[in-house]
Amino acid sequence: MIEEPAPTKRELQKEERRKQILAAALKVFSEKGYHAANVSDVAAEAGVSQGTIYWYFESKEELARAAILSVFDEWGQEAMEAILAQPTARGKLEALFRGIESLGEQMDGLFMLFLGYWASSPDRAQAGQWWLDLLLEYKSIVAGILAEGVQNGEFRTVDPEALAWSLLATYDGLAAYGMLVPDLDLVRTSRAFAETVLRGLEVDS
Amino acid sequence: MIEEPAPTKRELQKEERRKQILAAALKVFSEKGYHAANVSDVAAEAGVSQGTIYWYFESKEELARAAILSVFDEWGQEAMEAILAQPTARGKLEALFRGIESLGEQMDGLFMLFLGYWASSPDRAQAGQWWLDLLLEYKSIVAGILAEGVQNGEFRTVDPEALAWSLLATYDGLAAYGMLVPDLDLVRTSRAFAETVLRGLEVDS
DNA sequence: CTGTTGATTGACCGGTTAGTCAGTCAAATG
DNA sequence: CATTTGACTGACTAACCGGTCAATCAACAG
Repeated sequence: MIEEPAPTKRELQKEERRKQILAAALKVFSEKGYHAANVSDVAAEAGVSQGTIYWYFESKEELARAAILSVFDEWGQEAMEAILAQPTARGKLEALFRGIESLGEQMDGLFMLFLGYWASSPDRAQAGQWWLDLLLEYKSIVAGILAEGVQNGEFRTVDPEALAWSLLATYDGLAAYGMLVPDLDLVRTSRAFAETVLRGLEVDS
Repeated sequence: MIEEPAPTKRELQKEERRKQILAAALKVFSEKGYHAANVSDVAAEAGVSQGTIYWYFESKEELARAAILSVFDEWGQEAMEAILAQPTARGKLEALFRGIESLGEQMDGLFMLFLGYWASSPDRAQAGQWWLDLLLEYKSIVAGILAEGVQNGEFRTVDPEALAWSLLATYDGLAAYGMLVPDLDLVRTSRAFAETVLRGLEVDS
């Protein structure tokens, strides 16, 4: 019989501590941006010393990456379920738009965190690799929905790949604008956009 | 009779030197990103010493701002002429899309330069002010075209402001993707997007 | 030719910060 | 209880980089 881990007090604390630091990193990085925030700030927010950060994470960069991915992991699950629950391609696309809207609301500085992390990285190609993987995954999902709609006659014939990239770009762009433009109503903007795109996808009557 | 400036050798050289530094800044910042590139790099690229940079520009920040604005100044003129030459709202929108496509091709790292500059600025609201002004200007132009189309019956009734923001966001997002995603065909993507949006704007038949 | 001003240089400074490490403490182990 | 191991600390370091400045040179005026 294989021993099950039987998490000790230490192990429980370790996981908790990790989450605690991750949450602090998310908060501090989002507010100040990747570069302006320093590791000491994160440590202070988490209530640990700076050295402790390096017990849990290799570097500032890894810390930021882990923080970003932790959000997407959670969100991706929920969004995917909502999408798959829809029978039609149109419904799926709408579910996706709503999912992104909700992410945008809680996300706020998250996009900024990534931008700072990526934009000023010495080796952008490498720094962006894991983000690119994430992006490609989402792009495939969107392209899949579009292709499905074209195939079953819900949508007119479009280039699913190209349009998928455009749609993702719109929401990434809006996430940035949301932080830059005061009083920009992201939901209203998203709705107007979604309506026009969905109309543009309708087959000629 | 008012004396005309009669530019001396010095004054000519000064202007030329300024442009030289600006071009170097654009190149270096675009390639490395705002933070990873340092002022010495720009000086080396321009073939002057680091101190000289500070004879022409107050700070690294001002240098970056001037570099970005210099591109938009030039591009904005051309794009605006192409737009105004079109009689219909649809034509104007198409001209705008084409204009952005051409900017995207020469722009490349420009967007990245701004992102780095902005994303890690200590005071983002202030740092982004001039960019916001630029953005608001372009948003007004797009919203104006959309409103015109709605008014004269070319387009169905839409929310011009909201849709204008979305369209700008799409292209900003695509500019970022262009640097991140290998082999992403921006023109093809833009065309697919533009077609769908234009269809979505058509009045119900 | 000479004095003045504009332009340029590059060594230098001060502040910042990611990452390290020797030492400490507490939990687990036997 | 004694010992080992894991977690934690915070002062410290090494490197970096934006910006300064005294010295120097080149252009221009009188």
